[in-house]
Amino acid sequence: MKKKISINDIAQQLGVSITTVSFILNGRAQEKRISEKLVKKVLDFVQEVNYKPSSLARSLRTGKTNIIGLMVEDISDPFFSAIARAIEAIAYQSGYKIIYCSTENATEKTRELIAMYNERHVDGYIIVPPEGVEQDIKLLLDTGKPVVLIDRYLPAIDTDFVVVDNEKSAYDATCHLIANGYKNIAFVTIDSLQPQMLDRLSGYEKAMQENGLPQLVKEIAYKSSEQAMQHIAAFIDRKKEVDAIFFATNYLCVSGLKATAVKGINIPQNIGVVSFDDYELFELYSPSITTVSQPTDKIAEHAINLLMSRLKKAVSDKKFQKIILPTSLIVRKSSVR
Amino acid sequence: MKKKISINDIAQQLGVSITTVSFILNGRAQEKRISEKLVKKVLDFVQEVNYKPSSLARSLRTGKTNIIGLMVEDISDPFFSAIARAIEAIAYQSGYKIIYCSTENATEKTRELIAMYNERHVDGYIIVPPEGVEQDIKLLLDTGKPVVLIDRYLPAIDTDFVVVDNEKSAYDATCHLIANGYKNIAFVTIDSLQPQMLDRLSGYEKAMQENGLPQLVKEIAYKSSEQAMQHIAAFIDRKKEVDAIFFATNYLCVSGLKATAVKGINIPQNIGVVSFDDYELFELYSPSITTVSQPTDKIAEHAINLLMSRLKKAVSDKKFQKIILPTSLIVRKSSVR
DNA sequence: ACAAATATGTAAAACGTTTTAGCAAAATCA
DNA sequence: TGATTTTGCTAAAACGTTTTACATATTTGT
Repeated sequence: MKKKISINDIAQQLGVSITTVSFILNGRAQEKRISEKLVKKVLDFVQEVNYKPSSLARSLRTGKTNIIGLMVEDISDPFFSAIARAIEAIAYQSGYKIIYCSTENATEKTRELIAMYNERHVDGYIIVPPEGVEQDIKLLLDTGKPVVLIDRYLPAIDTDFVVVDNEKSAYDATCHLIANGYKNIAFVTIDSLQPQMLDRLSGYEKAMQENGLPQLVKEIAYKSSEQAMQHIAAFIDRKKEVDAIFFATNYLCVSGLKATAVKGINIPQNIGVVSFDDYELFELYSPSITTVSQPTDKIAEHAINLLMSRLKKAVSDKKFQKIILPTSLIVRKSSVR
Repeated sequence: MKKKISINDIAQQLGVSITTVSFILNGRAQEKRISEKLVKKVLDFVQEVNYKPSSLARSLRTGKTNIIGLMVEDISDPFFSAIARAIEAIAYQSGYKIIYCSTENATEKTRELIAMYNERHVDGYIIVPPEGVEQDIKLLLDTGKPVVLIDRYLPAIDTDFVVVDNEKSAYDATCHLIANGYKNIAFVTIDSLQPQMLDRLSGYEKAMQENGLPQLVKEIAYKSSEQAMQHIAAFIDRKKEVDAIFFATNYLCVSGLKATAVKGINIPQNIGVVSFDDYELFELYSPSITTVSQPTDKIAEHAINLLMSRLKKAVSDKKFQKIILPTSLIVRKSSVR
């Protein structure tokens, strides 16, 4: 078991000072007027013994860890894992590492995780915030840690965020159903007060209202995929008049598809279907499912670039960016008749 | 912007020594015979000012970071993200954090990532290894860092790993197709020499051989989902005699399903289908797809527990564990006629 | 009453960097 | 030639912990 080599060892073996080695390694040799001969000598030696500075010691001294904390609802959800993947790719190119975790959208768990990350001295955060973490995030911002929110924002918190235009997206999707002759369109969502969910709801409401159609909203207390399926099945049974369903999230739609499959309901003849969040399954399902597709790559790109630009400049210009991206409605067979 | 409080501040404000505070905070008060009165005083104060020790400084001193590096092929693949999720859950309970990355199964990228993680002083590694990283992993082991391999192992490396019984799984799946009357069964795999792929291949070969059936193996150089789809479609065109396909991975199967959908091929009448790796899509696809389901939770559980037990005991008993888990064949409609 | 034992605590080194402030020798200038 | 500037380098503090090795006061035993 080899011992790790330190800058001290380098300095000793070369008969120079630690300072000199440090300057050379940090590319400040010219600025510090260190002779080229010595620079080469040190660099060669460092190469030879394959010395790598301890990021721990460096971080302790500089206060920067080059680590970014990523907190999503569930890393195994395709929407979030796609975002995670894209964020990771960009971050690594700039020398940043990612620590991730799944919040399960649980307030307490998230608060603990934020505290943990804070102890770890992550440089910045990208968070999909559940409700009730306002104080914790405010604390981060107060201590100078940049925070970028994604997928949703917290009205009470003034910071950067990148979301999609949920209201317009839902409005457009609902109009699409209406244009295809559906009249009794139900909106199936989760029982959440989060802004992105409320926005989707109002998009639906607005479209229905403008067209003089009756609104029918079903809130599911999402516990498990199985339970959701049963609740949706029961809902379909009770509301015979429903001729289309707009699911507010991809996992609700998956549960919904299971329900319709069990009951032998014909899509799109009996019931038209549209879902929020695209998913490979929706493309291959038979019939293929019309969805509101979110630009995961763009979301990731904006979020990480926003965060990194904050990290570069110590001075925080107070102008926070509120980025609202458009979605695209991918029309497939499930909503066309 | 508040300044972070340090153990020094605590000691000063309370008029005690740093040492004392440290002992109390680390639960060594009794052992170090520090009076209960003082313990309470310190603990209360720490609570009051919400002091959290700097993990950086601690790590620098102790050499432990409580961070585990997780390297998978692609974090957005459902198989790997499921494992990541489970690992994360267990690790967090024991105070370990996860840093993850996607290797894309690329040797060079992986080697760089290992170097990066090493600089970060992660305590241990869970790796899905691509080919050609033997030396790098050996180096880790030599410096006393435990490494657990998952999904596949490296024959040249002696360390813990947890994989599934690929050969038997493939054998059973092939036999299942044979039992359902399929005779010209193709094996569609990627052009890789990794042991898990070779094992799946030999499981297929063994089953075909035992039953006196002709073997037909198609290797796809997987670049993109789109390309794979075209190659599979062309393969189906050329080999009219094929009446069943066994896909060696879930993403190959997805590409395959797209191909059959395009060509209007009837599953399971025209062609029977079985895939390795279960996937939500396979359950909901019509017809539902028979798969070899890997126990992702078990894999994750074994891997992280193995790693953590190595981390506990400084002494490394040289007996590495080679864990081989069984899979379960989930029979659905795509392979039954 | 005095030594020994026990109780309660502390000083200082160490982990491996970065960075400020400055020193000695050589070169330049007047 | 003596003062000044430039060149080339370094000592030491600081980041915030943990831990080893002691120190002092109090209690106990005889």
